[in-house]
Amino acid sequence: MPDSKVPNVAIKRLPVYLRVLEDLNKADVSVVSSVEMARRTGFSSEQIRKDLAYFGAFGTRGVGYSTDVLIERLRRILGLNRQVPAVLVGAGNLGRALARYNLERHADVRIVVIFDNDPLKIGTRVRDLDVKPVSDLEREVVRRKVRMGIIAVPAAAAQEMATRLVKSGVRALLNFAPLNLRVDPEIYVQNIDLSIELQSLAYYTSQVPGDRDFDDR
Amino acid sequence: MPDSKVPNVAIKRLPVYLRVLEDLNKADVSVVSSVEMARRTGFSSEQIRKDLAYFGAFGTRGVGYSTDVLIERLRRILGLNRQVPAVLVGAGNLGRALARYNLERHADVRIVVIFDNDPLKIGTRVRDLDVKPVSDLEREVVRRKVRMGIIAVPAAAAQEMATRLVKSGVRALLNFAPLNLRVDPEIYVQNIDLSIELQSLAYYTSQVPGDRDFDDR
DNA sequence: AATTGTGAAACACTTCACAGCC
DNA sequence: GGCTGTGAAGTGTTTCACAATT
Repeated sequence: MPDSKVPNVAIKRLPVYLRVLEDLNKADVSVVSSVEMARRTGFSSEQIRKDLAYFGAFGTRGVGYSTDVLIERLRRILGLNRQVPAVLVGAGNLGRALARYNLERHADVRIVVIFDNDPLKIGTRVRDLDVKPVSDLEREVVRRKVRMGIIAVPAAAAQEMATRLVKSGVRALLNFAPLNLRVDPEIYVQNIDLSIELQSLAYYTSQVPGDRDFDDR
Repeated sequence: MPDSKVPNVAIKRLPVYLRVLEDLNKADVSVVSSVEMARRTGFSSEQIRKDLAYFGAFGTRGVGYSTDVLIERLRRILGLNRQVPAVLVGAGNLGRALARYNLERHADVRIVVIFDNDPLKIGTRVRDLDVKPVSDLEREVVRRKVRMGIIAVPAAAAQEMATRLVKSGVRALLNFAPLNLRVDPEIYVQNIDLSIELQSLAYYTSQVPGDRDFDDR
């Protein structure tokens, strides 16, 4: 279960701010206003100011925010000031794509081991990462002090993997399997379910410009 | 831009209900209560009843919901009563994984063409789908009356692809590229940004059980 | 003059609680 | 007696509007 008074949705916006700030920084922009950040992120400037203000007063009135300072603060708030290790369970199509994607960017959150239970996959590599047997899960998670797990296994195996990850010390899960994981409420679970995304998108494609309501027909 | 008075978040829950109902139906359960659906989805029973009630009175007081009836209704509400075609732009690691995943399940939303601009990828196949050149995008989208697009190209190419999809008649986008797409506000855009998910997850792994607040230190 | 930081107001969404119906 | 459907209350989140600051 998350935190005190910072809206959960605000936390999800912080990495967006961080990305924009890093782009600005690369372009040698050293100060930015909330209005300019709003233009680049699509969020309102008030929302951006409020989100940042939950954590302190990082800006200068009449001036704006120092990109350097704000990057530093956001990194610290998100826990990205040190590199964050994560484990990936599942080396199928999706798992391998996720691993490659993550390793391509010199990411602050980094997958450090991949597990699978398919003997054909164990011992293979994705980029320079070994695919290890699931039986090594507990040992590796504990040894590497991993607190983040990514689940990309079929639904039938996902609950067991979640339980084992949590038992080994993982505190946050990114779950791609299409089911409702049951874990201690203190554990943060973010689900990404591609079928659900596509199916809910279908609703919006069927809504015609001149909106007719759905009641019971 | 979505609809009138149905909360946007409610639409995202409908496919979850649909999945649970289909599981029940396969197990020959013909009637289900909102409490049982709550148990299986993790949403509250009141929320489920309210979500369904936005669209009509589908249940029977004292009894529950007929799984058959509710499946039929949800399919119709979501626009899944006919098969929904989608196009995928980007045949990289992620794009191919998405396509395979989608094609594996006999999905109601189905990717019907893949586009890429890499000559090495054009002409290859993912399962039984051709990868076509992006220059064919407009023609194919119009010809097949596609209203849903999935963007899995690098950020630098994503805006152009979005603009071209929308110009060709696409009304909803699932965007995996890490940027804020600018499209007509009538178009529904769902972003899935893996880096952002991982970075916001990091926040929760750094929150220790005995919660200390972040203020300005 | 410009821009932040923030209470107050508005809006959105969820939960409560119970009447209505089977 | 059990379960839906729904106004009303409660909670969460966003927007407004402006004082404070440079």
